[in-house]
Amino acid sequence: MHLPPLTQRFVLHFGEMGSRWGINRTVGQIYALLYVSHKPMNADEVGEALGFSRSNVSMGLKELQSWSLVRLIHQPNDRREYFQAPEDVWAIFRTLAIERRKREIDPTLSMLRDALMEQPSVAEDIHAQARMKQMHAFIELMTDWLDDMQKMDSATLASLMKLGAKVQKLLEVKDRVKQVFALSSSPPAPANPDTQEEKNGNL
Amino acid sequence: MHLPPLTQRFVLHFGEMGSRWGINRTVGQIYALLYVSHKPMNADEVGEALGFSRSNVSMGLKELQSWSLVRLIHQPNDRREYFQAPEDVWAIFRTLAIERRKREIDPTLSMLRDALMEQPSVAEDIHAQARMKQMHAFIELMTDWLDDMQKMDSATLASLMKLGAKVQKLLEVKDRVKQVFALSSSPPAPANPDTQEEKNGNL
DNA sequence: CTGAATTTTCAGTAATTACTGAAAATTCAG
DNA sequence: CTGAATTTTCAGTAATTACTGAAAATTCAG
Repeated sequence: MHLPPLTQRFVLHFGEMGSRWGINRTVGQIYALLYVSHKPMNADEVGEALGFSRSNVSMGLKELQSWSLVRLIHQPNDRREYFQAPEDVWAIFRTLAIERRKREIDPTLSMLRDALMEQPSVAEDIHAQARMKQMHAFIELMTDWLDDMQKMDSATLASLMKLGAKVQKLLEVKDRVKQVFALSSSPPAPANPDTQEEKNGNL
Repeated sequence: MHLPPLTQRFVLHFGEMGSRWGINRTVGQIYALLYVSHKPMNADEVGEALGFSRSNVSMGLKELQSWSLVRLIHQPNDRREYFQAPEDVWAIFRTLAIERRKREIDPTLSMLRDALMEQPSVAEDIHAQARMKQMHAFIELMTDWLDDMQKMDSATLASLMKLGAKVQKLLEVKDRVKQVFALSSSPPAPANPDTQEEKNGNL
């Protein structure tokens, strides 16, 4: 492996962290290399830079493609396949959220749904089912919310995140406003109907 | 393994998913069993129910304790250690978020911080460092926000999540209100100072 | 303090996962 | 269509991780 010092540190770190993130060393290093690379790389270049066999690189790239974390492109007058990692960190995060959900959450959600439709046959299973119900409700709340967040553009999400815990204040104001309207027998026409379309009973 | 049908399905599923979640089959099954169990269990009961050796159960429980996912308790007149999984799914999620962050995010954040302090020595590293800067900024934004969310109580969080994408509307209203205040030369005294303490320049 | 009950450690082995090199398959310029 | 360039597959092996049983360590009732 002969990489410039900062790149090497980054690559080695991702290799080591790989196991905690559920990918192997090879895949972690390949992704890290492509992430910091200023130009797309082909499999031979990757293998050369990291000291992996050609076949190992091929498998690693295949896995990264299955995660949609690298993109395959072609250079003019070059038959080889080049790979690059998408640049936008927000987009990368979205991709990761979608893929992890598909692999790590959805199967559990569907198992839970199935189990909740059964009729428990013994006392222990009655309690077990109640616990599954709690877990199911929680996961569903989380994933539905994540879906909603995914719909927002990066700038809006960034604003929201920078707002942080202060969003709580906004919630309180909202509830107060709602209460005032509920008390007055004839609420005034809203200035901008856009901000009023929220369905009640949802909070 | 002799478990009631629903419990068995749940336990086997967690065992299989374990590898995707970065834990092994044993640990996944032990946690699942404790999660649905109506009573705390000791190591022998766990091993008996799942067909694992006593030593394997011991290691699995140790790992679950290191994740703070199970709690050790004692029964009166019984020397053996009993284990139970906390009940509140919100609390479980918080625990998981804290632990995963500690293991999977913080080391990367600190590596990035170190790398950003270096002076790149070659052209490639200049670009690599710029990419690391983007990643660092993003991760920091996310973790700071998660910290803020952790401070809120479960009920508030649930409200926020049920609100979903409609929070965007609230943001827009907020910005509009702020603009109005900025335009008027002498803003009226706020009805409730509590909702106005937000520092500007943060959004 | 003693020793039975209980938990943990650890060396050895089983099972799984990662990796390589060679061969097969695919792609595409000519 | 041909064959060189390129990628993928796959059997074999290396490395890692999971698991067991026995022994060591710890705990605590008496």
